[in-house]
Amino acid sequence: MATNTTTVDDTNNNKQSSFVQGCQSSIDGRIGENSMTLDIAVRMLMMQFTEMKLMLETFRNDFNRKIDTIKSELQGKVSGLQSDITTLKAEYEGKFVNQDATLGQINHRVNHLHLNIDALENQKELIISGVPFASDEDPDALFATICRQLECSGGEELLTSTRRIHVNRLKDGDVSPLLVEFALKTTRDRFYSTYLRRRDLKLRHLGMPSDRRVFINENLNAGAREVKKAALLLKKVGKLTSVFTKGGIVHVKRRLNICHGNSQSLCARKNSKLEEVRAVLSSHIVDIACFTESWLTASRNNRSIGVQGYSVVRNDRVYKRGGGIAVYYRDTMSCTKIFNTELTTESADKTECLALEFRLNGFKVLLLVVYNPPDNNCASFLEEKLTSLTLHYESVFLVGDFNTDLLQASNKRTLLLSAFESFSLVPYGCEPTHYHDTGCSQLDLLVTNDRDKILRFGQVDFPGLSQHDLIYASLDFDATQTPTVNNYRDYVHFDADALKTATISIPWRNFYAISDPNHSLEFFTEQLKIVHDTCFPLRTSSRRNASNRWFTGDVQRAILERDLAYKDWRTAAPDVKDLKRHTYKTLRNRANSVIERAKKTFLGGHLDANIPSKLLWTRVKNLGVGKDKSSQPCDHDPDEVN
DNA sequence: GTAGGACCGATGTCCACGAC
DNA sequence: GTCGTGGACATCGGTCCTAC
Repeated sequence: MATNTTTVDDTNNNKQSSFVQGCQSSIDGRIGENSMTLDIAVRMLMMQFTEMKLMLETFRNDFNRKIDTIKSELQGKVSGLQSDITTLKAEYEGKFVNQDATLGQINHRVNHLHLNIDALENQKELIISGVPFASDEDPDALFATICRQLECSGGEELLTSTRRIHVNRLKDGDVSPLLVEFALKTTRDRFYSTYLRRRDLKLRHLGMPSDRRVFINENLNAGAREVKKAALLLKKVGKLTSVFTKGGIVHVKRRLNICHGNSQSLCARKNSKLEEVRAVLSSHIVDIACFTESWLTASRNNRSIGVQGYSVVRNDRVYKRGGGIAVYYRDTMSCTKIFNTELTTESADKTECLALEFRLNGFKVLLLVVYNPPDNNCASFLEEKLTSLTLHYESVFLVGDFNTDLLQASNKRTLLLSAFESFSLVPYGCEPTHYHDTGCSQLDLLVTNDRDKILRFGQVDFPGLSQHDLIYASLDFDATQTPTVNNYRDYVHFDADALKTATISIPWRNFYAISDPNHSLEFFTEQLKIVHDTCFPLRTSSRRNASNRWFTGDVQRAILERDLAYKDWRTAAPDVKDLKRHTYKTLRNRANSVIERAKKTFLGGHLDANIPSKLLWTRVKNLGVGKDKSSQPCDHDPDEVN
């Protein structure tokens, strides 16, 4: 098929053929006209070819130059496009995250409203469980009997109906719940609170030959039922102390969990140790985590050692390296620092102590975190401090590394136990807490004067932290926490036009028409409040845990292998102890290098120089680098602002 | 005495900046 | 645009220090 397309080669060939044809005709003409010799003709031809060669080379160079120019232009355009794509990707990544968050909030509100509506529908009902079905039963009479047993006013006044929920498939003896519908919510509440006060309703009270209990509960909606079911499972495994419902909402109570570990430098291995601590705190229910030998210095601010959801209070050693105490506690808890040892050159190598007051269930509880350096006797220090501090507290707890082996008789041990005894303090546990290649010792202690409050005590190895075991205890204090919700108004992203329109829409004519200045002020503030609420609505943000994206599967596997090897070493028979220790150390070093590599890989991508600078700096700030905004003092006088 | 971690100095690399 | 310079920073190896 004929085409109009002319390629570079075609053009080249055409030029060459016309040029050769021209030369040929010229030579033929000259031979014919002037009878020139063959020699001259050949020489002329050579000259013509040389010229042609030069022209071809020039042409080739031009051609290559053009190709290079086009190539570099294309490369520039491709780089520009790549950069645009990266920017767009980063921009939309942020937008999608925002949209997801907004959508999540809306879903949450819708679900919440849905549950509230359900709860409203059920608020006049109660469920009676544990009563066997009888084909000839009269549910209303049954309820009247229950009312009499609970010494409530006549059932007839209270309810509108009583019925079995699953009546169709029931046969005699089946235990099926009864649904009681009351006329008024207040009457239901009165009946229910009477039941809760007694809680001793049995089948025998209803004229049945059994001592099995009869339970009365609120009629929950499907969502609340699921929540209650899950909560009861947690109660069964000991993670919750009680589960109850009030107004259709499931409430739970949980014990307070506290732990202590000797960290031997909390930020060692370029913060990898701290990351392991963070991972443990986020995956376990720990309310107060105490660490001795934190080795922290003033160069580390609280933000760089922070853990999501926790506040930290610390007592760094300043006169030399080592030592130090750091306590992480849930930021929903109320904590006051009562005392801390001044770690100066004068107090070098003396006992370090941090005393904190927690308000738990209305009680003031004293927690003393102690680090006693080796070769120091802390008994006299503790006696002095406990004398001045314990008077104001009913419950006192001491945790820490006392560097006094309770498993080995010594003068130091006798003095320490004597000091404890004089304050009715009892140390918990009898297992070694520190393992080394030549043996083990019980150095880390939990001591209290309120034994009844300790529901559970134990210890667990934590090779990622140190060769000290982590000791922990569940205390009989309610540590139930409400989810942290932050309310805020967005004064940065707002619709300026809407603000202008809303301000203009204020009926200023009415304002000027008011003669009383007090009424004018009231009108003015009221209108401003409306504009404020409309243009800067109150938003809610739930805090989310920042995911630790370098904590990959490989890292977790390496840590798991290390931990298993550590357990192996600890429980190994004497003849293979050295071998097991060597294996553990190899796996420990491997875990460290895997962590380091994973961090490098993650941070390499996370802080790529090609990402937009705004996103880059946000990520840098999220890593805890830079000034802590919250700690910056406000120079403005509040009166002046008002 | 040993293990583990901090500290310190030497060295190399990268990058911003200015001169040409 | 290229080159030189200086500062900041990372890395490495040795040493010191602390805890046990």
